[in-house]
Amino acid sequence: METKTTIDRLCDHVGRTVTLSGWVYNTRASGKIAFIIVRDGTGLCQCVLERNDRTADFFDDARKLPQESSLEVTGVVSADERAVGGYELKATGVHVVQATRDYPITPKPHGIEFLMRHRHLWFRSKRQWHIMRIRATAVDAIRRFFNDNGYILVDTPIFAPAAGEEIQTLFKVDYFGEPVFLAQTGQLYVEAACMSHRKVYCFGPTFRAEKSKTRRHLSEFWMVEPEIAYAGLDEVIEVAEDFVRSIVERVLRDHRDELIELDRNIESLEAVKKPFYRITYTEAAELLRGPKARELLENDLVEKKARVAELDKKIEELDAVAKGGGKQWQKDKAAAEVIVAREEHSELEEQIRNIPHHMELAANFRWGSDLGGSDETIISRLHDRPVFVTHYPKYVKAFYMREDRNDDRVTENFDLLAPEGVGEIIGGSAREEDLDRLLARIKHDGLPQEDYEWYLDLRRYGSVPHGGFGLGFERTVAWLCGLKHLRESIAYPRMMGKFYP
RNA sequence: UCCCCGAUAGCUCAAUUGGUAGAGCGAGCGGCUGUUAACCGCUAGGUUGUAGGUUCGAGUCCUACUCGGGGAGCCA
Repeated sequence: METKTTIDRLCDHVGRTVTLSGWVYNTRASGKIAFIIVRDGTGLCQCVLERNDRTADFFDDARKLPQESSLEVTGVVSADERAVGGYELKATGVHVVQATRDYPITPKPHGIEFLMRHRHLWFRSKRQWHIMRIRATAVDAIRRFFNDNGYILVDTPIFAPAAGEEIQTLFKVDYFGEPVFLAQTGQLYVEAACMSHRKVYCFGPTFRAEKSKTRRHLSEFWMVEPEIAYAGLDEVIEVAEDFVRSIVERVLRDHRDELIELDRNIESLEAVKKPFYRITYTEAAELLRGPKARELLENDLVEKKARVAELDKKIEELDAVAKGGGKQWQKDKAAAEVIVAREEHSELEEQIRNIPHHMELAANFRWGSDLGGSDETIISRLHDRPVFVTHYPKYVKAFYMREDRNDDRVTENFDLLAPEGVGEIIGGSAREEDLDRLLARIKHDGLPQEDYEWYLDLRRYGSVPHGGFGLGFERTVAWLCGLKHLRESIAYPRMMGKFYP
């Protein structure tokens, strides 16, 4: 009696006959034996076909099945160390659902433009499959953290009448003839909701029309934003700390194998323990101007130049192999390695060009300006755990942040910088609860007060201290997975000028 | 908005620096009973991003444009 099952459950069926349904991931055929690696959404399994009387009716067709053909395979499960995943299926029957032709993504290297154009197929590949699973777990960890700690989910609107952050980066949409904007944040709306439920959060997509074409930017990204009534800055920071730690712990617990497959350095994730570092903006400014930052960048320059020299040599050697008289597969492999080495090479050269500029920016950092991307990278790299940077100058931050009552030049806010140079993943603050101060700030920033009347009502009717933060979800996934680029952290990335597929 | 790099077969890349456009993968056919990006042989596959220019001759040099990649600024 055959049983339908999935690859992740094969361990329960050793010695029995089962049927798997999936897609051809790769094949290797010999004259009388064929190996079909089947992918079924839960894992990979090697199916072994031997040519004999009982397999004669499907063997010839099955052994030639192209990549990504869909099929059902029936066979006997056995444990085998040689097979991917540790189990294999000795096939006794193959039913082809669809024989595919010309699947574009091959097991060989592809360029990023091509892969992005085939994103709908690309995420069938192993690496993308691992990332998406980690992302799904991170979503669950986020919801669980808040749901288990007394927070109420409040979904905030995507059509928003006014700016939450920067007016220049809003997507404008025609809403029955009226201009509205796609939400950049749910923050103002969760502030209102926390006065009803005390502890709330929202988690959904946000939109920013930033003209940025870098690895750290998406024009559509997900953000999770908790908001807590009667909470001060320290309390909010502690929530952020527990929250981030809970996500990291969960991913480490459930996805150690995937992280290893992704070449993620596990130790640096394991080091994400309480307490995270806390420094003020003013201390950060001193750090940037100080000898440690300078030393870090100078060492960087030396190390990167040394690495470039190393790569020059390596490329030359590999090139000689690739063009030499060796075996074809050796030449192939060398040629592929040359491509990788050249990519690293040109990336390093760009970085080397930028280092002097970054040094200058850091050394000449003036109190009162916002931390730039390179500044954040320096600060995060000078620490081995995430760093909270608090108390920024108030006029570089949003109007709703609470003025520090002990120092009116700064706000009670914080950014969380993830380690390993990833940079900012959280921005948060205590919110200004005083109506007059908030009005003064809206006026100072030249914002249209009439758009914010509903928000000002929160300061008119039972205003209390409160605060919260927003975590950029894709940046967090990229950090967890060790991705260089945000585009791999979301199924269908939306970037400046790019919205296909 | 600015700076750097790139565009050659379906894909990833070569082309001795201005002299007959090649290889691997993928596809098709054949061979091989334990393969791990399998391997071996054969076949098909090209208006070298677009438009001009220089030249006896341009994939290669020049100009403009288009598209892509990376970065700066700005940001989560």
